[in-house]
Amino acid sequence: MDKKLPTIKEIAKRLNISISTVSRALHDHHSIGLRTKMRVRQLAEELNYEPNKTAINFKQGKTFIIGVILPNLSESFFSSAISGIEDFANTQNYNVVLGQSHDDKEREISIVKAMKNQRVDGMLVSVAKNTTSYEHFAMLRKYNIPLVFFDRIPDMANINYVACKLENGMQQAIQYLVRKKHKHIALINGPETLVATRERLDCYIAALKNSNIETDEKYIVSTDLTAEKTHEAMKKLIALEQKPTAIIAFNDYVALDAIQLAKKEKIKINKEISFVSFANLPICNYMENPPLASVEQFPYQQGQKAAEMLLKMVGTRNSVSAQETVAMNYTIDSKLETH
Amino acid sequence: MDKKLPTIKEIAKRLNISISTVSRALHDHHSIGLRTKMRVRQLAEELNYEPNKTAINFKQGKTFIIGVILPNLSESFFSSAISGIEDFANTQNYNVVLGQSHDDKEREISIVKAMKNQRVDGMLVSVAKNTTSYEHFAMLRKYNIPLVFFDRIPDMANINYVACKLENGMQQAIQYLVRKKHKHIALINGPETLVATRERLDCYIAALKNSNIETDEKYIVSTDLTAEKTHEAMKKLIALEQKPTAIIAFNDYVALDAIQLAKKEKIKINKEISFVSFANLPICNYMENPPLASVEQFPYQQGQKAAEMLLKMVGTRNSVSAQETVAMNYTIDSKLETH
DNA sequence: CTGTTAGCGCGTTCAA
DNA sequence: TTGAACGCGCTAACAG
Repeated sequence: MDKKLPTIKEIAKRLNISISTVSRALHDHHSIGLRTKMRVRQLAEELNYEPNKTAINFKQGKTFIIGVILPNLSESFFSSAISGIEDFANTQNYNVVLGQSHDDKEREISIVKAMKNQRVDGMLVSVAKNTTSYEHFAMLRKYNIPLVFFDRIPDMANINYVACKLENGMQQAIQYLVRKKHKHIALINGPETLVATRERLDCYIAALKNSNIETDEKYIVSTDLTAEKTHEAMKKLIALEQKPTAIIAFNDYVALDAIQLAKKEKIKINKEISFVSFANLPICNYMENPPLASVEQFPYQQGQKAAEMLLKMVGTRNSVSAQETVAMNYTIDSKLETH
Repeated sequence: MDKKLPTIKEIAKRLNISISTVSRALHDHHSIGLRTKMRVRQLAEELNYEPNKTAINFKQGKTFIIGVILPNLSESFFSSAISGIEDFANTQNYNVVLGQSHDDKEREISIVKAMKNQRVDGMLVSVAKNTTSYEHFAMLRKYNIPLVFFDRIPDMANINYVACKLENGMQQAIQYLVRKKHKHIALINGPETLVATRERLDCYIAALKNSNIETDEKYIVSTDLTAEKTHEAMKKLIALEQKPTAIIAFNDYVALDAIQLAKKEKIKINKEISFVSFANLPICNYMENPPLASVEQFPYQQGQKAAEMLLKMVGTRNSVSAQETVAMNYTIDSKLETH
């Protein structure tokens, strides 16, 4: 049975000095004599003293925990993102607790509430794909809990977010395809609730225009990201009299599902129809017929940046400036990477 | 600017009763009059009172945080495992903080120390593949921090762990192959530092014996799990005059790397050489030539069970019984699943 | 049934 | 340069 962990009180008693002296010595306070400072530090070392985190949290009214809510850890995009978040948070002595919404709005709401009650110092969110109202996030303002969105950004005014701008990547993708003589380039887009969906559409249209290709409505289909709906979308495309010769998919999973269906229909992948997508899954290396190229969105960096932004807000949480700050955002440029 | 969050003190003042009465009312203490209880609860509701977690943590000397250390979130096995851990932990109002060792022993050590200083209430660990000494774990006993290992179990005495027994799965795998008339079944095993490696070897030998096949040393090769070494191991196998007709790989990643090399060597996958592996990656669905079958190891369940075991220990941390408890372990049976 | 009190470990006044 | 004392929010032991 081991004794309790040492406290500053313990150290004070042994050294016959006051508790506050010990506290100050450990904090390198300027008004402490070198001699006492050394004595304190040495004893602390010997006893393996470690400040009691819970006491400090309590005293400071902070938990040093940030909550991260994202759809699904099993998507490698998000597991990279959370690595970035944690790596940055740890450098600032913050911990991260995770909540997976599994793309379910109700779950997302209850996670937000639970985290609020946990008194997390801030939250980082990538919204569920079917979340369309945002009161649960708006509520956090009342509690003065800083909030930064990343990647999956809701359509709310006045929010802080980090995202990856698709413009570059999409331009590069279209140019890449055009260089390969493709003229009929389709888009399998995501659910309308996501900002990412509108962004893809806008960039797609802009990029086509840029290459002097006319946009054709029938080459634009969409999926809710389930394999089923993706298959349906794909069927629409291959039913066209003039099939597309290239397809840009909302992300790699959509691309894989689309490819799966195409194969079933005996279409030669990247011969009859070429694929380009977003995200760059590592598994593509192992595939027979991966998309030709993918637009990299730098999840790790997004995570890092989002954590940085959030912790900056946490730091100034109670100052006036925090209240007056306008919404911040940071965007990273995407980039096409061929396989 | 919003006011401070309400406290029980605030409620007490407004109701002109004592703080402890409020506390008890909120905790449904039996000795509180129904009337006061109702009044308290209603006001608490109105004020949106939420107990201050940091104060409770402090008071109880607990953080309600468990630390989870695992090699890599990007392996789907571990992301499933952590989902299981979190789901269980959350039901008990515990939070989870994550540390990725990236299979690096030094990182693992520093994470353990950081978590110890964070005063986590317990730790769940899946050890890094090159960790061969275990002082950093042994140390936790001194601090009375409960520890449960899962999946990647170190070779230490007297530990608590959850693992998946491979016996069944391996038997099923060999039988499956034997039914398909395979006689030359090779094993690409993992690094010797892992208990899992020895277990696979033992089960492999036992299962072969069971099917009246003689073990042949030259069919047993190993890799450190990098693609490179796996390729080397694979080369050894296909250089044999009597090539194996079936290969059991340490896990799916090893299988994929082995398959990759085999393809490069123009070997027809699952024709000339059939593959069976462990883990059951979801991506196998998208592959042209996935392993024929995989031994499922139930990561989610392992995670859940490990969390359950840990929290049981946390609960009895300071009681005598906890000190006397012998090492616990729990094993789940693996199961072969064909693709 | 309810109130009073003490104290968890620490940082931070205010005094000396 | 140091110490004494207080309080953060909550629980629990003790006292009515």
